[in-house]
Formats: sequence, structure tokens, C-alpha cells
Amino acid sequence: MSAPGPPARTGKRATVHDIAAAAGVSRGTVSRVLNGGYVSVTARAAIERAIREVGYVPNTAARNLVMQRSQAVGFIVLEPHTLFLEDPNIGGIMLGANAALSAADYQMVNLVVDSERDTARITRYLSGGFVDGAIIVSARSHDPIIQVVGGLALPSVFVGHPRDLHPEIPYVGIDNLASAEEITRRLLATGRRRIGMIAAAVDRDSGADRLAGFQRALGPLFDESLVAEVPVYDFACGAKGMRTLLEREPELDGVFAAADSVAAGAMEALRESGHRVPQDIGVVGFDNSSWATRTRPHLSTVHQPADDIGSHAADMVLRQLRGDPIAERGLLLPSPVVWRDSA
Amino acid sequence: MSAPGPPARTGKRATVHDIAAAAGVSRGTVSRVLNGGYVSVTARAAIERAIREVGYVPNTAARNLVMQRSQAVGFIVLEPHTLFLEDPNIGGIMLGANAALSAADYQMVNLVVDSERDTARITRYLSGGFVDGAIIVSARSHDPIIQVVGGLALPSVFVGHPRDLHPEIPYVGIDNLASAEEITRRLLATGRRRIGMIAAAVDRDSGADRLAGFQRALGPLFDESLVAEVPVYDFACGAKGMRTLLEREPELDGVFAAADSVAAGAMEALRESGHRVPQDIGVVGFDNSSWATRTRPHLSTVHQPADDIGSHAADMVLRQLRGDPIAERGLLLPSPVVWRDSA
DNA sequence: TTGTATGCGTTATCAA
DNA sequence: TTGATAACGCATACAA
Repeated sequence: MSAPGPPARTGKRATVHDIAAAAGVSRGTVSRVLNGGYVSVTARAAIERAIREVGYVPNTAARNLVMQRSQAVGFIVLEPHTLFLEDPNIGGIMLGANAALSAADYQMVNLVVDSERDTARITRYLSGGFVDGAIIVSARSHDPIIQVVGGLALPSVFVGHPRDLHPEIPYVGIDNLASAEEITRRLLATGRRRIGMIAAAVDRDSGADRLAGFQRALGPLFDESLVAEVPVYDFACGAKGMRTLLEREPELDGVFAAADSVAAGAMEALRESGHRVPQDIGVVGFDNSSWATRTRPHLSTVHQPADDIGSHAADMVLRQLRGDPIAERGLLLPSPVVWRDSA
Repeated sequence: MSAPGPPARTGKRATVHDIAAAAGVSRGTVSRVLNGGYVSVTARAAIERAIREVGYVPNTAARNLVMQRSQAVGFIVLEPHTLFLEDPNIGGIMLGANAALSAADYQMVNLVVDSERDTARITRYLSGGFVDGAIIVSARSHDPIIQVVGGLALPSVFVGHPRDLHPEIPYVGIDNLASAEEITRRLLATGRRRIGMIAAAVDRDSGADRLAGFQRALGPLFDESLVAEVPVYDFACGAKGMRTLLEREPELDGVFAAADSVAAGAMEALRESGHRVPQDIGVVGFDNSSWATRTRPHLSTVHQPADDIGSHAADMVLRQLRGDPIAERGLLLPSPVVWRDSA
């Protein structure tokens, strides 16, 4: 109980004042060695020893108050809590952002807003100066949090490409439309003609763009009845969507699932109904997440550089924080198709 | 740009001082209506109007400084970042904790510590008064963060049942040993005799206890060579562990996988090697996560009430925060076996 | 019921 | 190079 751990387990924590007293100098001098500034060698030595002795650890609230910053950036996810967990994509983006942020010595604070109550609490949190900036994922234009962030003029970045949405806030993402088009084309190239899509989250820009890309690739072959819309990117929705499609069109020979998790669910449904992949039906996904190599056969899919998206998003916030004006209105990262065996 | 959003987009935010000026009262009176205290009806009305007018939002740093609290609780995960995403169990616990915390108007702050650098930054974060309490997941006794938390006397709770680890910090979890024993027994009851285990994370209490339970159930039938140890609870490790086991013992007729994700990987390997489940080999898992119903056949497993664990953990921190002394040294939640078709 | 004054722990601006 | 001293925005004990 008494041996280890640098900070002494006393009720009150040591302050700059205590260091000053212990070292026999003024608080100003202590502050100068803590930050950077002219201080004599002898004074510095005495103070550094005192710091260790009293087990000093800075009080961030006090520092924030005077510095007007928190050294933290919010990672705001506007999705149900459960999806936040299920979606490997959001996870990857989060990891990338966290790595970049922590390299710059910023703490990432994870904020999932799902309910009215969340909105209120997180509004308070953002307004309270707990974060210096924000990375916003899955924004829709009506989200009240967006208004708050805009009103606060909080240095921010959108992940994704929401249109008509605070043009002064930059974005980073991929070209969902072009990539969806490209992967659908390859489905055509392997001879499929009755091609369906399991479209998810069409109320969001990513979902809508993937559907649009699919339609553009198919051109006159596009058949609205071969699009099964499901609410979210997940396994269960994929299985359900696939069953719907099979029911509507027994002759189906190709399927574009809007995400790998959706594709995995679809393949499960396909196996149950006795269809072989890729012989009977070709399947392609989107994301190149760990789902893609968890299915048999492995999924052909679009690689979404989640990690890069996250780190670029973090960089854009960091740059605003530094005062560097950011030139681009937005940033689209490459998302190449990766071919495996499912189509 | 100018229409919506309560806080006016001015550079400086309104303070209590501004409210006082606008309402023609002193700061003290304003503070009293903000918190609670005696204040005349007329003054209150004027102040409340002024608050809306100036678009006041409290400065949390200042409030924290004077109140010596942050109204936030850290959710500390001592695991690699990637596992934090993959492990559905941690996710469920997080969700449960978040729900309880936000119901009590606390902000949950997610802290994953994976590297040296993380440790330093998060130590600073915790010590800086950013959180009033902590929920600690996956602790091992040597983790330096534990020392910090202990040294700070930060109201905390362990998720899991780490022994020899700060006995003054309560824990909440399940009885991994008993449940592992129980589910292994049922494997025996269905006639299996050459039973192996894919043991994961044996350096942690949960992993070690599950292995111990397995051994206790088997008694004299226990064969050390039929235990394949893998580093973490995940799909890929499950497949690899299964292949190892099959190689060591072609006559294997039962397998206990230390987690559902591990079991799913194992079943994938089994399918590839042409073994039928449950006819040739019975498989049981642990967690009752979404993996359990994603496999064919569905997994028999142990239900781990992740949500409840999370909310109970949050409650224990909240109680300490309120000053209620917490009586129990720890809390073990029921974790019943759920039988499906894989064994 | 209200106003005033003081302190929370830092940093920053001055003189010295 | 250093030591006072004034902010930062809020809560609160005390005086009025």
C-alpha cells in the first residue's frame, strides 16, 4: 500500500505552489521549468527534484481554464450504440484517428450519440470546453449536434461526404459511387445478367452513393425490384436481404452487398438455400473488412482504407488546431477493388 | 449560417458575468439560480431571460476547478486497440456501463491503453482530474495504470476477477471457472471422451479460470496435450487452434472453445477438414455473443451478461462517487449455460 | 434575499 | 533570471 506508485496517496495533490515551497523559489519560476523559459541551472535542478519529491501532477482543469484548451478531440459517432460496435469500418477509422491524435499528444474522446438524452449531454460536453476539436462520423444534415459544432466554430472534420452540410467544415472519405460502379462492372464482366443489390443505410451518403454506383454500372440492366433495402450494415440484415432477393427473383446470378458484413450474411442465406458461390451466384461486398476473409470463398470487395481515413481526419483537425488554414474543401482517398473468389 | 443554433457564433462565449450584467444583478445571484439557492422570483425571471439571451453555456473547466470534479468516468480497456473492437464482450460491457452512467448524467470516456505512449498519456489524463472514477477492464496485476488509479485513490471497479490486485477496489464479473466446468460436463454427458480445449488469453483471470474449469470437469480424462493455447479471443486464433488440435489428436470428438468467436473460427476449420458438427465433433463456446447464432449449427455456450456487468460496474463507481461505502468486496453475476445444436 | 470577496491551480505579464 | 500579480470562470462563505 505504501511502497509503489509515484503519486503519494495523500488526500490533496501537490500543486505548483507546493513545488515552489519545497524548492524555495516562486511559482513563476516553477511554471517556467514546467513549460519552457529562461531559468538558471541551479534553480532548475532544485525544482526538478522538488517535483519528484512532492509527486506533482498538473491539474488539467486549471490549465485548461487559463489556456482555454483541453488537449482532447471528440470522435463523434452519430449511430446507434450497437452499430458502433458491429461496424468494423467505424472501428478502423477510430483506430486510425486515435493513432494520429495520440502521436500529437491529444486524447481522443469517444462520443456516441444515439438518443435525445445523449444529444443533450454531449452538447453540454462539447460546449463545456472538454474538447478542442471534433471528428464527426455518420452525420446526417438534420443532426442537432452538427448545429452545435457549427455554432461553436469547433475545429472539425466530417468523415464521409455529406452534401449540403456546413460547407466550411472539410470532409474526408472515399468515392463510394465510383467504387460501387467499378465492382458492379466486374460482376457484369464475369457474365452475370440478373444482378441484385442489398442496399443498406440509403439514408446516408455512403449508402445512397453505393446504390447510385450500382445503378449506373447496370444501366439498362438495372431493375428496381432487384434492390433489397435494409436499414443497417450488418450480418443479419444481409441474410434477410438475400432471402428477399431470392424470393423475388429465383434466377438471380449476381449480388452486390453494400458491405462485407452484409455480404457475409447473404452468403449464409445462400448456403442455406443451396446456392453455390460463385458458381450459381456471384457475390461482391464493400469495405475489405475482416469479414471478407472470414467467408468461404473469400469476398471480392472494395478496399476502404479505414485507417487512413481516420488518420487523415485527425490530421485535418490537428491542422486547424495549429492555425494552418486548410485549403481543400475535402479529401477523397483511393479505394481500389480487390478481387478474390466470390465473383 | 446565421439562423440556427442556440449559442451565438461569437468568438468569446458568454459567462456568468455577462448574464449578471444583462440582468442587472450580481454574479452571486446568477450562480444561485444556476445551482440552487434562495433567489427572488423577479430576479430569477430576469436572470433566466438573460441566460437565454446571451446564449450561456457553463465553462466546465472552471466549474471542475472549483468543484474538484469532472462529471466523467473513464472506461479503461487494457487490451490492444484491435481486440477492443473485435471482442463483442467488451463492447457489451461498455454499452451497459454507458447506459448506467449517462442515466446518472455522467459522461463515459473511453480509454484504450495499448502502448507505452498510451500509458503515459492516459496517466496524465487520469491524474489531471478529467475523470471522477474508472471502470477497468482486462487488468493484469503488473499494469502500471493500476498503480496510478490506486495511488490516486480514484473511485474504481474492476471488471473481471483479478486476484492479488488492490483488494480495496471492488470487482464485478462472472464465475468463469464454474461455468467452464459446467459446459464441459455437458460435453461429457453427450458421450464425448476425447475432449480438447482452445484456451485463449490464459495470462488473464478469465482465460485461466476457463481453463481450470475445463480441467476440473474432465478430471482423470484431462490430457494436457489436448489444450491448444492461443493468445487472444478471436476468430483467426480459433481456426488456428482447431487445426493444431486436429493434428495432435485425429480421434478428437469434443472441443471447448474459450469464446464464441474462437468457436466460430474452430468450426470454420472443422468444415474445411470435413468434420461434421455435432455428429463427429461437439463444439461449445463461451459468451453467448452474436457469434453464437452466426455459426451453423448454432453454438451451445455460456451466457455472459455483458450488459449487466457493465451497468453493475457503473453502479459501483457511482455509489463510491456518492459516498456510499460499498460493502461487498465483489459481485459475481449468474452466467447460465445455453444449449443449442453444436453439442 | 442579495452583493462582495476569496479561492480553485495554472499561465502570463510585468517590474525588479 | 526571477518574483509578484493579474487573469481564467465559477462557486460559496460571509456580510449586508
